[in-house]
Amino acid sequence: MKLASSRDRAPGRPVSRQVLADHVYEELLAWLMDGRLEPGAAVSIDGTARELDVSPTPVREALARLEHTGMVRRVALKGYRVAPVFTREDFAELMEARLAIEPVNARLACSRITPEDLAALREAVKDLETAPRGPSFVEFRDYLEADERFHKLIAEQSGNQFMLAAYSALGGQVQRFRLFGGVGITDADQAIAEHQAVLDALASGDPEQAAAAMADHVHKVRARAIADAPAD
Amino acid sequence: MKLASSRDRAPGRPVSRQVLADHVYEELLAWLMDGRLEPGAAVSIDGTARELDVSPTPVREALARLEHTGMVRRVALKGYRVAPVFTREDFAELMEARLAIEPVNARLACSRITPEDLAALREAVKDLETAPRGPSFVEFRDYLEADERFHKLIAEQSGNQFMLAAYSALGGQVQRFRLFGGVGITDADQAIAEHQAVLDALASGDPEQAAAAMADHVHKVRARAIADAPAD
DNA sequence: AAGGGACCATTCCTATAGGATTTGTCTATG
DNA sequence: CATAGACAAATCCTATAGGAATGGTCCCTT
Repeated sequence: MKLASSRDRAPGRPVSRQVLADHVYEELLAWLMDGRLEPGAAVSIDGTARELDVSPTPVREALARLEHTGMVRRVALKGYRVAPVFTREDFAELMEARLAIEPVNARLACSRITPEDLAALREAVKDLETAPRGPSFVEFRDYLEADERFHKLIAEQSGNQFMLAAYSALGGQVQRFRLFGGVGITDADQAIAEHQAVLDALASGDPEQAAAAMADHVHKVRARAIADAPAD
Repeated sequence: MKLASSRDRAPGRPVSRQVLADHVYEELLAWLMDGRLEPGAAVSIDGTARELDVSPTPVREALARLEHTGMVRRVALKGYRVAPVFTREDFAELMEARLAIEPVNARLACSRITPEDLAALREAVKDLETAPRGPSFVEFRDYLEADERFHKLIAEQSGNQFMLAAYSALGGQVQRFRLFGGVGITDADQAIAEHQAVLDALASGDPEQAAAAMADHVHKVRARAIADAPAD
């Protein structure tokens, strides 16, 4: 694979304003998000550099940023690895954290949400409905993307940069769990109904109702996952 | 300044297991925490490398990690800058986020806290009492360090890696605000009493009481800051 | 056959070099 | 005097080279 370098850019065009490390970061993030990089797999610096046809320097920078998201972990002198699979306890912790953060986001977003924001949320829910739910990940990739988009939009619309930062610290892990938590997409209809309920509460303008709807959604996600999860 | 390189290490001694980028990260973090780097100041990659007597490569890696904490911000092709000073709105947002996260940490920590943890918390409160509170930052630096230590200990003892991650996403900012929020250390006695109340609640073993004590503390910090803050 | 040590390939880590971009200054011109 | 353009210095960004550590393999010894 060949990434566009800042050198071989048409001279007249507006400057890209994005350096190679940014491209590498986004590329690696995509690999992590859509499951191309499985938990526990080694992410070689030199290897990734060869794969992306860049030097190791920007790869190091991208991985250093990714480490802080918890998606990859570094061991000094040994390199980076994709974070290991979720245990049942990890999942419980993640849901607890989501319960602490996401209802607050919904409550904050409720009082400052704009019609454009509501439209974007409606589109996310609609994408959830229309997305395929096949067994292989390429088939429900769009479903996961819409789910993540819905929750992230609410975090952004909280208007609180720190709540967004807190959610982002979880967001990647949430997405990773959706992929490898063993749940699959067996609960799409119920999940869509819950998303719709959150959306309706936000549209109604009642902050506490929005928070309650979000808390209810996370609670039910947890309950379904516990019911579905394979014994370990 | 000269950092110890992995090359000039005594051959017989146990391996350091820490690379230069880690040293640089910790050094820069210390500079940010104790105010040596003021908000808005440029953090030159090459300059920092010369200052620390290392090559720019590990400095780039350290700054890439720091960027994700919100302490520094990067503009492509222009470099890194220390995040700008807090506005009154930033402060309100930060307190809102702390209210969402820290009481939950206290509640979770309460039911799994060990005698050793309690001892460490008592020591932090004791350090708060004995630390000098002079006007210049070198004089109340230890006070701030003990404050941060207290809150971080509770986040760690929540036993929830994601709540800790969420707090850490805030932690640096909390520390930065303490330095540049204009509050100074005018409320040490009251703050110490509140910390003691949190500690007592944790020791009592009542989770809801611990959460309430922490929420009360954050509320009062906010109230005092708003009362003291200079008009902007 | 099992365990230990030497060797080699791979990978990480740091330094260095040079191209590309930005920024500050200085001069010339309207 | 203000403004535009050119030059120079500083800085960022990427690639490359080589030292250092790790992991695996092979061979030897017990």
